[in-house]
Amino acid sequence: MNGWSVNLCRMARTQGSHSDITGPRIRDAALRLFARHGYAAVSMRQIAAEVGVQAGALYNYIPDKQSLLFELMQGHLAQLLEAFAELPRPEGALARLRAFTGFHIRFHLARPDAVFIAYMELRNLSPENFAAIEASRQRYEGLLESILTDGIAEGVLAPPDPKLATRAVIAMLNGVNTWYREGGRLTLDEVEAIYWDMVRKALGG
Amino acid sequence: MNGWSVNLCRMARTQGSHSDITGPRIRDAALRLFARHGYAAVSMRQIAAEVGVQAGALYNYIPDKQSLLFELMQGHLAQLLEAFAELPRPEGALARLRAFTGFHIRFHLARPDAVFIAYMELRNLSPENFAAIEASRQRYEGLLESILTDGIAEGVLAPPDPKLATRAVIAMLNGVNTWYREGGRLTLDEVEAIYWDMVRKALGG
DNA sequence: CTTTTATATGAACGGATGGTCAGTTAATCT
DNA sequence: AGATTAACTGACCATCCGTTCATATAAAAG
Repeated sequence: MNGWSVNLCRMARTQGSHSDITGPRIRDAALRLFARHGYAAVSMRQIAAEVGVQAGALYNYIPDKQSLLFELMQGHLAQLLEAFAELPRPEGALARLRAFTGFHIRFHLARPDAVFIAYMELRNLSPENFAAIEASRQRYEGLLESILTDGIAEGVLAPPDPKLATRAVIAMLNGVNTWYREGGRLTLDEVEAIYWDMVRKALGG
Repeated sequence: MNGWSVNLCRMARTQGSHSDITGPRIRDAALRLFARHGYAAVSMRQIAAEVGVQAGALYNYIPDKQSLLFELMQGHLAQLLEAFAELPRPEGALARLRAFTGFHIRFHLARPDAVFIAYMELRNLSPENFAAIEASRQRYEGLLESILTDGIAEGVLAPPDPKLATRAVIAMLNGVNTWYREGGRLTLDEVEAIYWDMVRKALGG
């Protein structure tokens, strides 16, 4: 039940409802519900109810459930790549690695639902959709890997294996999302510093 | 369709089928299907078909779908803790950390489906079941944490924060499961050596 | 051979599913 | 004011869901 529509009587177009509002609200609701219960476990009717609308109305905004999932994941990865691209690029691989570490932690912590979905619902994507998502993921991984190879060339990093180190760092940083809660033992700055310390040491900086 | 039952005519008890055989086969099929498609997306009829039996027959072996999931996760974690307990306990925290690293990688790589389920289907557990699983997971985490605190006491390890280091190491090692394939670029021994190198350096050993 | 028991079938239960669509209304345009 | 369009409803479709149960049969026990 949203603040605009107080439909006590039957009506088709609810007062003040617009495409610009309902569309994003559908994505928001789906994101939250998919993250909480899983794509397969969430029905279109649940999403519709969250938005305050009947199930049929969803299909004015999305072709089907699968596309909804894909767009959420695609949008998340696009934001991730864009946000990183807009980051200032420090001089020196070590500084860039530090920037990557901090960026990754903060960006992902700010979007726990999207991150969760992007990692857990890969198997619910159609093959073509999966390929598109996987390509974005690998592009992001490539960004870190080239920082590491730069660092090797500069002589400031000496990871045992750049490809594995890339995956290891990303897995390690992703882990933060599973336990960090605001107001916990450590501030975000402290967490960032601790992980940067471990990353730097692990890669022999 | 299994090798024992070639039911061309209607029959109730299929030739040679026994509780000892069907029970584990149900768990095997459920494990594989849950890992591949997700708990919510797999129907009891799909599991039954995989076993070569009708859906109703499953309920001779499990009370319901939820219990099936719980037993799979519970069994996996019990095996994990038991296997680690049976491991020889080397002298010195550094040696124990190395043993833990190798054990974790190998144990998890040998059971990708169970690992996947144990991490991805937590949200499909009832609250009581979730609490039980979470307790086991934390017990395992505690094993690594005490290795780290031992290492600090011995002066051979200096992680920036033992609790975070514990989580970071486990997340990092878990990552191996997402990409390692037998016959790939690296042997298991090489992977183990590379990760051990990164873990040791990250924790300041 | 007869009885018992374990194991399976297959139909049925109420309800939920993703998706479609004709009809209805509110806002907008002319 | 009248026509058009965007937004939504509510009924509906075929299908699937987890689970139950009366029934049937094969194996084991006596």
